[in-house]
This record gives sequence, C-alpha cells and structure tokens, in this order.
Amino acid sequence: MVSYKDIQLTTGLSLATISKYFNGGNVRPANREAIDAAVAIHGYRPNAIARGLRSGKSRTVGVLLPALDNDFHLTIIASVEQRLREVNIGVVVATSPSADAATVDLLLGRRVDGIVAVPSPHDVDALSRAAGEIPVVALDWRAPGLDVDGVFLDNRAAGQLAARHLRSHGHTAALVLSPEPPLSSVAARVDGFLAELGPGGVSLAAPLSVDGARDAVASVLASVLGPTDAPTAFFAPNYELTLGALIAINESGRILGRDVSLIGFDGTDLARASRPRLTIIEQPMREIAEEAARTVLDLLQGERAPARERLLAPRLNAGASVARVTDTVTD
Amino acid sequence: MVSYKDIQLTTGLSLATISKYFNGGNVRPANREAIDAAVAIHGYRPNAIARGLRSGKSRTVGVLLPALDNDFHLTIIASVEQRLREVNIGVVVATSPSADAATVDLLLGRRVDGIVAVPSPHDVDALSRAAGEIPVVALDWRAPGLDVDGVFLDNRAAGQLAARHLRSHGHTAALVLSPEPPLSSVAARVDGFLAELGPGGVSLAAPLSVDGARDAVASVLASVLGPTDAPTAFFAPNYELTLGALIAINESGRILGRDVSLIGFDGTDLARASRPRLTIIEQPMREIAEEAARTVLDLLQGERAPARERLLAPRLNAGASVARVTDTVTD
DNA sequence: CCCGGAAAGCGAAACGTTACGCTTTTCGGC
DNA sequence: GCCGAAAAGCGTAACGTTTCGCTTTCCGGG
Repeated sequence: MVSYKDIQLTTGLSLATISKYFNGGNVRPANREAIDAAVAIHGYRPNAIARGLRSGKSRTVGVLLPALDNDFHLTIIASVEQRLREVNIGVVVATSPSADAATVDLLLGRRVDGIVAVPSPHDVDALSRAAGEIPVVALDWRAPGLDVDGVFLDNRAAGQLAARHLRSHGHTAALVLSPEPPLSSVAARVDGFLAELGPGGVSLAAPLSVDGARDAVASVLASVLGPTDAPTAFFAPNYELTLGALIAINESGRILGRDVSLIGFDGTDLARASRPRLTIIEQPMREIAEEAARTVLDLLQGERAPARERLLAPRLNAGASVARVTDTVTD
Repeated sequence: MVSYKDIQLTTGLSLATISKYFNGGNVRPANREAIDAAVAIHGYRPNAIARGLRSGKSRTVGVLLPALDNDFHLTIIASVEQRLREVNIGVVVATSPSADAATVDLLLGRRVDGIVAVPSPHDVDALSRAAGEIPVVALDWRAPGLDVDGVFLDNRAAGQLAARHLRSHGHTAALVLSPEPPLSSVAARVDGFLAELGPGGVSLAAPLSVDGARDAVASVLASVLGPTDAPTAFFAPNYELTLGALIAINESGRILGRDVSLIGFDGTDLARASRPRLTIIEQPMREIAEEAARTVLDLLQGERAPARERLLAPRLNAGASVARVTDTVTD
C-alpha cells in the first residue's frame, strides 16, 4: 500500500507537510511540485479509512431499505447517491430482511455519518437509538415511535385525489383495494379515498401482492353480470395492486375505460404503455428522495433543528382508464 | 466514542485479551462475562474503520453503475448486497456520470476489497488499473480492452431467439429497432436477429430512448397504408425501445397481435399488464447479478483464476403480441 | 546586513484495532 | 505439594492519517 511514507521518502518532506498540502495548506511551489511528482510516480491515493479513523467521520451515509424491489427504492438510492457524491460522501446500501434486527447496527459499525431509511417495524428501535448518535431521516413510512426528520407522501390526499377524479367523471360508487394485513401508508390512502367518496365507496380486501389483487378483482368481475352493473370502478392504492388489477381486468375481456374504470398508483411506464393509457396517482418519488438527501446533508453539516416532517403532494396523471358516467355508460 | 479502552477500564483486562475475545479466541468464562457486561453497559460496537486500517481490508465492495435508472441496476445492487451481507461485507454504490472519470478512484480511495461494475466507456481504463489491485467483475457490457471476469447475456442468441419466434409464426419480414448511436450489447441483439431472420429483416434506426423509439415506430406505421401491408412485425431489443414501440402502436389505434406484431425486451411487469400480453425476450437479471456476486466473493476469498467469462442464455416469455401469419392475417 | 514577523516545515502523539512474542496462570497426574 | 505442558493473558508496535505546538526558513524594510 502506498502511503505518505513513500512520498516522504522520495521528496524528503515530513509527513506533516505532505498532509498539509493534501488538505489545502500552503506549501512552497518547489515542494508542491515534488509532491505532485511523487504522487504520480507511486500512484498515491489518500486512504479514506485512515482518514476516517483519525477524524472520526467516515464521509459515508447509510441507506437502509426493507427490501430492494421497486422503483422507489432505486430512486432513493440514486438521488441520495447523486446528491452526496457532489460533496464526496459515499453511500452504503443495506437491506433489512424482516428476520434481522441488526442491519442498523451493521451501518453503525461502519461508522456511517448519517442514515436515510425507509423504516420497517423491526428496525424502528435500532433507528431510534441510532438517531441519538447521528442524523437519521425517514422516508415513505412514518413509523410510530420514530421521532426523526422525515419526508413522506401525503397519503390521505392521494386517496382523496383519486376519489375526486372518479366523482368528477360521474362515479358515485367504487371499490378500493384494501391490503390485508394493512400497511399504514396504503391504509391512509384507502381512508382518504373512502372519506372523500362517501357512501358509495366500498373496500375490497386483498393480500398486498400482484396475484392477490388480481384474484380479488377477478372474483368481483366474475360475479358481476352485465358489464354495466354494480361497481365498475376500482382504485388500486399501490403499484402492486395496480398491476394485479390491470391483469385481472385484461384477462376478463372487459374494456378498460368503457366497461370498467381503474385508477392506479405509481408505475408511470406501465400507465403510458397500457391500452388505454392508465390514470394513476403518482407520488413524486424523485422529489421525496431528493428532499431526503438534502435533509441528511443539512443535518450532517450541523444544522441540528428539532425533527421536522415534510409532506409532499401526490399528482394525478390522467389517462383514459376512467369512463365518464352520465345516465348509462356511453362512449 | 466507546472503544476497547472503556472495556479495559471496566474489566481490568488487557486490550489484547479483549480483542482476542472479539475474534473468537479463548477467554476464561469469568472474563467472558465481564466483557459482555461491559459491552452492554457502554453500548460498545466494534469500529469497522479501525479494523479496516489495521487489517488493510475494508470488508466492502463497490458497485459501479453508469446510472441508476432501471430494473437491472436495482437487481444488481440487490443481489450483490444480499449475497455479501451473509458474509458481512458491505456494499458501496457509485454511479459514474459520463462527464467524470474519477468514480473508480473514489471507490479505490475507500479501499473497497472488490468491484462489481457495469462498465461504461470512460471508466474502462480506471477499471483496468483497479483490476491490478483488487478483483473486478464486469456485468452486462463486455467492454473492449477490459480483461476481467465477466457475466453477460448472450446477446446474439437473444436476437436469434426473437427471429426464430417470428419465423415460427410465419413472419418472414420484420423491422428491428437499431439504436443510434450503437451500443454494443444491443447491437449484438440486432445482429443476431438479422442474421437469423434472413433477407426479410430490416433495421430501423432510432435514438436509444422511449420517445425516439416511439417516433420511429410511429412514422413507420403512418407510412403503411393498409394494416396488413409491408412489415408489421417489430423487434425492440431493449426495454426503452420496447416501451416506445408499444406506445406508438397503441397510439396508432392498431391492434397488437392482430394488425401488428411486437417482440419486446425485458420489462416483465409491462409485458404482463399489456393488452394483449406482450411477448418478450427476458434476460435472467437475477441470475446474472447473483453469478456476479458469487464471482467477486470467490475472488475475494482468494480463488484467483484467469479471468473467466460467463454467458447466460436469454428466455422467451410468450404473450400474444405476435400474430400468426398464414396467407392473410387471420384471427 | 540585520531585524522581526510571517510563512513553511517539523516531530510526535493520537484515532481503535490486531498480531507478535512473551510471561503468567491453571490444572491434571504423580 | 510439585512438575510441566497447555491455556490464558499481556505489552507493544503497527496500520495511514491529522493535529498540535514548536522550530526553522524566508524576505522586505531599515
């Protein structure tokens, strides 16, 4: 391993001077050149580990995710990485399988300077403890009992947005897929939806998976006699549910946006490519992630304020998957 | 920062003994308990940085990606992380924006023990140099001049697979979207396709983007008079191109699998939700990533063999987006 | 040519571990 | 109770930096 020592040997300068140079201190031009030359010869590269030991900072933040299985997670990693690379801070990713409560400790052991996390129930405690030592920013799920800075989607508003869109198209009745067991962020979307839609809103229990949603929707569709009977509008308050619902509808042979209406959640690509184009509620993933990145960075730079929470607004991306209802189904 | 020293103070044991205990050495039961107690009291956590300095290993590997913008990249991170966490090795992600040739150095500065990379042209040199010091495994793109272990899709075979599928459905002519500027992995798919399909294969230049593909396909469709004239089969050798082609077809009002045929690439979700279900060539992302993870791990554990290359086979996931051609279009 | 302040350079200690080679303790067999 | 081997424990140096408080060198003004 090539170190300051090698540079010392070839330049005759002291370690202190070399270090000073590397940290922007003043060094006589001749020595400056000598050091540069020696660096080039030996291919010297500062050792971040030694630096970290000495300084107590690793210039690294941890990104903790419950799994690595969707676009949002990727966006989080990407945004945080991009923002932090600008200031030369590295990103360590860690997933926290539900079996294992030690993932946070793994990050702390690596002496990360901060953590950006999508909390899951089993690491709330560890995150709370961690928050005592380093900045922690929570994302996506407002974990009960975790009092740290956070950036979240306004889930209730998302549900309301979907309901209002249906109402404005003449729908007074609709089914909302309601995951079983519940997940608080999705549950808030369901609540917002039901509250806004009024008595016509019905919740349809389904496992939180593509196939679960497909089966649930398929069995509702099978039990409906004519295509225009009964509730023919669905709200899928999550990407997986959306995918399942869409598959079920397509498999049933019904025409989306005519026989049956659907508002999905996330999955911009899917929405664009669907036929007809799917109307979805989108959460501003990139903004959420960027806001989180900005927040850790502020905290790292010492702006220690009382834990603050930001709620970002959902957007409706309109396609043609919601039929317009007047007296009878038209179009 | 709580360290061995604190434990030394409360137990009276020497640092050497404490260290030995933490590394699985034999320690008298009484002392064992004393240490455990002290650890609990102080909330001690081994300092990976100090360990790393002393041992020269960081127990960290770098994952280098040109960008973080698709499913495959996520799968790579997920698989590598999952595999390495089993043996307590951390994962640092770094993206390498095309402006910047220093991303590899950033990883080396952090003294990663190995690198898994999807190479991009501007960091081939740096990767080559890195390979002299630590194991490097390349993924997805076989960069010319980069002589390291690699795991890739058999791109030619993927093109051939698509062509054979079209032929078996009676198609003798088809357009393949051909990215401009070329990207060698996608180009190999195009080549395989054209070679297998024979003289009926025509390449259609398009920028490597969703909108580029959409425009290219749209203009072809607009110039076709009747729905059954001329080439009505497309092969999109990449996810973005697939998405663009699908959008163009839907927007044109033509019916997929009847008026026009399409074989896409990747995007299992999209394929399932498309109506009709899309026929795609899938690369075994998870396997590729897992194989890469396994390879770094082997290399880290000293199995230093001559650089080896693995080619994984594509799969065809059949939907109903390819029409069966006999004399005239049927169905 | 000398003075003095400013600029540059220096040695040593410290960060938290681990590994080496040694000394001390333990304990079963006599 | 003693011997000796095996087990356990110990002090110290080293990993590559940065920082502290000094000392040395530089250089313009008189």
